[in-house]
Amino acid sequence: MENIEIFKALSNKSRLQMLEWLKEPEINFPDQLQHAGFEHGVCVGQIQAKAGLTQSTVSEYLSILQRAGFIEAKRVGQWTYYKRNEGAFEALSKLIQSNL
Amino acid sequence: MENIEIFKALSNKSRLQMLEWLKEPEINFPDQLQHAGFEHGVCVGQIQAKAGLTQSTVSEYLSILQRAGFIEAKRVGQWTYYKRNEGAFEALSKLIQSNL
DNA sequence: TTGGTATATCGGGAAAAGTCGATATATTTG
DNA sequence: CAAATATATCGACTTTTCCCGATATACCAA
Repeated sequence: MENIEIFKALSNKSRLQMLEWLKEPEINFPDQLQHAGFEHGVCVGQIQAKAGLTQSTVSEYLSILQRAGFIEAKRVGQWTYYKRNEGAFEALSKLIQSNL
Repeated sequence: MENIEIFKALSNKSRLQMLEWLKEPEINFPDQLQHAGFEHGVCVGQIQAKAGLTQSTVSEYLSILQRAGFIEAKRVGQWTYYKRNEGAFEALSKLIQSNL
């Protein structure tokens, strides 16, 4: 089982918070609207500002969440936009019911 | 959110394996039958033998799983029997659907 | 009570994760 | 091309986790 990376990704308060924020981007990242809208997600800088962590830490955390499948990245120009992949949450919920 | 302890508990291969083993005690711990049956669960020694870890490590891991709610302990004489608490898995599955 | 068995707890060394600042890379703009 | 901006990666340090051996505790049996 390599689900371990999934659970590790969820074993951190800041990362859990980012996932929660990304459920409602319009509410949690209002500045993103001026920026580029929400079609592709929210860019790293917005998340960093809200998380109160350094840029490098936020970048790495987003990458951990992405590798675990919870978010998707889309590069547009100099920005990387992240948004939730709801399917991953569904899949995890089912996996816990049937495989754990 | 103090769900973090839950996810940390699941972030270890040996602990995940123990949970899996305890889904089918009769199959995974056949010696337990000679011992005391399966009503109360499986005792630490059986799990240790199968896990290939030291007694202290197994004892601690079981305690971590218990604190996270995934298993229950019952002391009978000099043995402690552990068994799954299926409700915790159900609850986690639902939590992921609605709160994550 | 003495010894034997099962489990829990304690202390520690090694590995992994958390987090930072500095630097590298990519992209846009002048 | 050079400068500016956004993000990613690197190196280091601290904290946490992993896992062990040794010791303590609980219970049982003679």
